Amino acid sequence: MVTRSETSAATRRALLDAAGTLLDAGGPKAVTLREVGARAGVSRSAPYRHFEDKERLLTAVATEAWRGVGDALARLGPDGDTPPEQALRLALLALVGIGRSHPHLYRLMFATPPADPTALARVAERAQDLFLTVVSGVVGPGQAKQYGGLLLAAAHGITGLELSGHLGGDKWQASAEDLLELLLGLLPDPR
Amino acid sequence: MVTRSETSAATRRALLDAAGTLLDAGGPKAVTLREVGARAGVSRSAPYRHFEDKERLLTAVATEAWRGVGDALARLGPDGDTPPEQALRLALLALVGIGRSHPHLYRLMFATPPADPTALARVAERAQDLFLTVVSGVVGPGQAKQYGGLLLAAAHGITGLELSGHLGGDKWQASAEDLLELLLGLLPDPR
DNA sequence: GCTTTCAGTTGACATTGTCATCCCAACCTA
DNA sequence: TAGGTTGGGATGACAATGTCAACTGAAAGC
Repeated sequence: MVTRSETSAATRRALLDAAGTLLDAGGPKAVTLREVGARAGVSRSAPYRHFEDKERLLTAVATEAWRGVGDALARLGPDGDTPPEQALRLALLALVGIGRSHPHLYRLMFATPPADPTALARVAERAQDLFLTVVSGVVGPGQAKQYGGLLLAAAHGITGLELSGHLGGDKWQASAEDLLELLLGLLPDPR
Repeated sequence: MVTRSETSAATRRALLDAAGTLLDAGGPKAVTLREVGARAGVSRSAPYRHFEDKERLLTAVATEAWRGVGDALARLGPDGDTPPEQALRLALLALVGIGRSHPHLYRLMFATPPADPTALARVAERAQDLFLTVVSGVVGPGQAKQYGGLLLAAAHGITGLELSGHLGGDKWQASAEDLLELLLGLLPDPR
C-alpha cells in the first residue's frame, strides 16, 4: 500500500527535479510554478504544500547543489591518493565545471546569502570546510584560511566572468584554466 | 520653445534615472515598467518608445554604469601622479566599492554578455582596456594581459562572495581588502 | 495650411505568484 | 471497525506585470 508520507516525499522529489530541469534548460524565467507542477504531475499550487513559496523552492534546489559540491569535495579529501596540489586544482576546476554545465544553477547557488541557520547555510558551510582542508594540504594549515578565501574568490570570479562573457574575445588571452594555473603558481610553500 | 527631440531626450533620461533608482532601492523585482514610468512622469508603456523592452532598458542602465567605471579608471591612468601599485589597488577597490554601494547594479553589470557590438560591449571594453593599462604599470606590459584577467577575476569573485554573504562569518577570516592585499603581494615584478 | 511623424496614453490580454476554499483518501482513536 | 481528523492536492479567483494594438495631439516638414 502507498502511505501518505511516501507519496508526499515522492512529490517533493519530483518538484525539486522539475524545478532543477526547468532552471537548467531555460533559466530562472522558465521556472514557473505551473510548469513545475505540471512536470511533477501535480497542479499549480501543489508546491505550496512542500515549500513556503517559489523562492524557498529555488533555495531547496540550490541546497541540493551545494550538497553535491560537498560530496565531490569529500572525494578529493586528504585521505584520497590524489596529491594535494592536484586535489586543489581539481576542486577549483570543479567549480568552473559546474558553472559551465549548469550556468543557471551556478548563479542560483551564489545568489542568496547562506548566512542564517538554514539548510542551505549548513550544506554550503560543509562544502567550504572541505575545500579548506584541500587548500590546507597545499599551503599548510596556518595559511589555509586566507589563501582559501582568495582561491575560492578567484575561481568564483573566473567562473562568473566566463559565464557573463567577459572572458571572451582576445582581451585577456587566457582561459579559465590558464588563470587558475597562473594563480596556483603564485601560491607559497607550506610554512 | 520645446522641441520634440528635447523632451524625448529628457524623458529617456528620466526613465533611466528612475530605473536606476528603483533598482538600487529594491532590486530587480522593484523595477516595474509602471513604476518607472510613474517616476519619470509618463505612463506605463511610454518606455517602449525609447527601449525595445524592459530588458533593453536595464541593459542601458548597465551601460551607463560601465561608462562610469571607465571614467573612474581613466582618472587612475598612468598620466596621473598615483604610483602604479596604488592605482591598481584603487582600481580593484573601486570594483568592490560599487558592489557594496550598489549591489543590484553591480550584479546587473555582470549579468549579461557584452559580447556583441552593442553600446554595452563598447563601454565595457573601454573600461577593461583602461584597467589593462593600470595593471601594465605594475607587472609590465608583457604580463599585463594574463595578470589582468586574474586580478579582475579575483576582485570580481571577492565582490561576488561578499555580496552573497559567503565571505561572512569567521570562515575565511579575511575581508575583501585583506584578500586583495594578499593577491597584490603575490604579483611578480615587471619583466 | 496641410500632411506626416512620433512621443505618449489608454484599453486589453496573457502570464504568473499567491491565497481561500473545497475535496478526498490516508490516518488515528475509541 | 466506524467515525472523526489530518494533510496533500485541485480549483477558482485576484492582483501585479510585461506587452501590444489602437488612438491622440502636437511638433516637424512640405
